Amino acid sequence: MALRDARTIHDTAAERLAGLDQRYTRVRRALVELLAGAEAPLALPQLLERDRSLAQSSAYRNLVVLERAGVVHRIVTADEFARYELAEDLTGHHHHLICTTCGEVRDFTMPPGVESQLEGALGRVAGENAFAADHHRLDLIGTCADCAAAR
Amino acid sequence: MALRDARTIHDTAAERLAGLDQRYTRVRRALVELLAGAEAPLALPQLLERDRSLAQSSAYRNLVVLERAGVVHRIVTADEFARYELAEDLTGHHHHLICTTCGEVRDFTMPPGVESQLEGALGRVAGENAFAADHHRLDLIGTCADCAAAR
DNA sequence: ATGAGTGCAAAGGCTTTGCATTAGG
DNA sequence: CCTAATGCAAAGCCTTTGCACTCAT
Repeated sequence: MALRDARTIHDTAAERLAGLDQRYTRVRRALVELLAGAEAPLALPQLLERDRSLAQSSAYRNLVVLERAGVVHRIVTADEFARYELAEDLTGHHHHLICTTCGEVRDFTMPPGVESQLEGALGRVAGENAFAADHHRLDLIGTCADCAAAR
Repeated sequence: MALRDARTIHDTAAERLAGLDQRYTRVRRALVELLAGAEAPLALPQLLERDRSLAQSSAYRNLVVLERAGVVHRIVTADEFARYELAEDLTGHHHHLICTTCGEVRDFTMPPGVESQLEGALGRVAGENAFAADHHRLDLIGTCADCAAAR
């Protein structure tokens, strides 16, 4: 997750929540803590498993709040569960390797040159289509090493 | 959807289904017909609306079959419904503009130079991670012109 | 005290499945 | 004929919501 200083992340989270008149509560802190410590985006069952004190509904509810505050980003794959990670401005821009067999998601980054050329091209595409782009999403879909070995 | 000759698409669909010992039935043909004629990936309600003779369960069931046969591709967005389009080898490689407000999906293509450089970089990333890449997915997430105008 | 936050349980909503009927080869 | 496919209705499953309780300000 390329985590930055933990204090900074919590401070930032608290600030952004405050901007929406939301508190930085125990559950919210726990979620941010888990996501900051994770090596990949986590699905809800994984979150509940890693912190047994979390209630399912509260986790979902607070992930929505954290997403609205721009602290957490929600990833939808073809997998059954949505996955959550810290927002890109907290972790750095990256992309995902998505395994269609086990559903796991892993981060990767592109060489800066390719990335910037990509951004340029996407900017042009957005302009041509009068599309107000918020961000782009680039994923590699396939089979991870573990799943390939397992069959 | 950059559709090719309609006859070719149906023939190809029939062939691929035959390879899995599946028939090319009325419902399956109707689904392929709709997707080939659509200007964008369609969600299930849109399919049912465009062909009132389709039963919901049969549509879902056959989309699964068509996807397994490599005729149809399923797209998952943050939107409530999954969307379906013809497989890329039938329509050509392309990407998606995804509107987070209305959920609509629109196709776009990248300049060949950028696309090929991208492929090269992704190939290298896959190699480094021992990841067997099946395909990549590049989407632009934001607000479409209609939704931007509407607010 | 008083409104936000929490957690349990129940409801929602997209998708899948059971089963009896129909049709294609 | 006989198996695959269809369609209705019901069930599944992830996620959201209702509501009473708790906690922080």
